[in-house]
Amino acid sequence: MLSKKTKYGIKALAYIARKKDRKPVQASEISESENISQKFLESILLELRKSGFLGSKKGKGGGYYLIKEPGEIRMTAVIRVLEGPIAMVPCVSLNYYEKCDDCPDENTCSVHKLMIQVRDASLQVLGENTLEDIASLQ
Amino acid sequence: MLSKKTKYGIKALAYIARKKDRKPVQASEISESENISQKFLESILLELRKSGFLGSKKGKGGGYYLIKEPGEIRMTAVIRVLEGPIAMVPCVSLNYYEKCDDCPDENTCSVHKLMIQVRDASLQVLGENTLEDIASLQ
DNA sequence: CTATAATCCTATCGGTTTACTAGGTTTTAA
DNA sequence: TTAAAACCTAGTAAACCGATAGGATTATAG
Repeated sequence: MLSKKTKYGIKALAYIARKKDRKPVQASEISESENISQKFLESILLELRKSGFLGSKKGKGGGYYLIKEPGEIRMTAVIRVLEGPIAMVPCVSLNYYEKCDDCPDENTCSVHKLMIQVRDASLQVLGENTLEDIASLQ
Repeated sequence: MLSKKTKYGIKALAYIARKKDRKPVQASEISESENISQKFLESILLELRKSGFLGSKKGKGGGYYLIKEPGEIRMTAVIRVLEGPIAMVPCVSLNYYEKCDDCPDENTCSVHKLMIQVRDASLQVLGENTLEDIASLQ
């Protein structure tokens, strides 16, 4: 299950991407438009800034803006930052690998084999979709 | 993330499927062989029985056995019973659909569009893999 | 210079879920 | 009759989630 944090984060990025001009967008505006608790959204936007997706401007007229072009932001990157691993099991994760303590041999593990396939299928989809793709309406 | 429950459940089913004869397999045997807490495993096997994957025999010499052929058990079915929805968001779930309360229109939702693609990719993999496929070693 | 609007930061909190554990009851084969 | 197995109910510690609270900091406008 995707956490609300990730869901809201993606929606916020898409909202910002949809604006033609590169003027900073305020958290309050996104919050209202997308029906997201403002305080919660603030913390998410902050995280997206710290991880290099957004820039910010403080004070009156400030807000958040994209640092890269929407077409250059792959959804794999967004989800890894907000949600964590894309794999359903740590032992098949490329970026967050962890060995299972119960499993003596990954090569003969039935779950492992299956989850590698699921991971690759998800990576394919999330890797070929950019923020530009999902931000465009309909 | 896949819960331990689902992971253990799949491992147990694969273990039982690997046995040629159809004699009941005891929870204790699976528990030892797969390094799973016995009591926890018992509750999982019970659930698999109640949902129609396993039969059981009580008393001495009892245990659990497959009701269908391993080749007829799709991994979609197993995961839906143990884990719940395959979709990452309820609003794109086929079997556990729920509307998002924040989202006025699914057709223009960026997350929705993306998650449908992820769901379909996962369904494809999990639907074409049966218990027979994943139980066979290497 | 001051008021205001915005980001930024830290802490907390109630609720839910997870992964077990405990302690039995019931059934069956030997 | 004994032991081995499934079956059942309850509880529980820890983690995680989705916020909320309350401000500190910074920048702009007048």
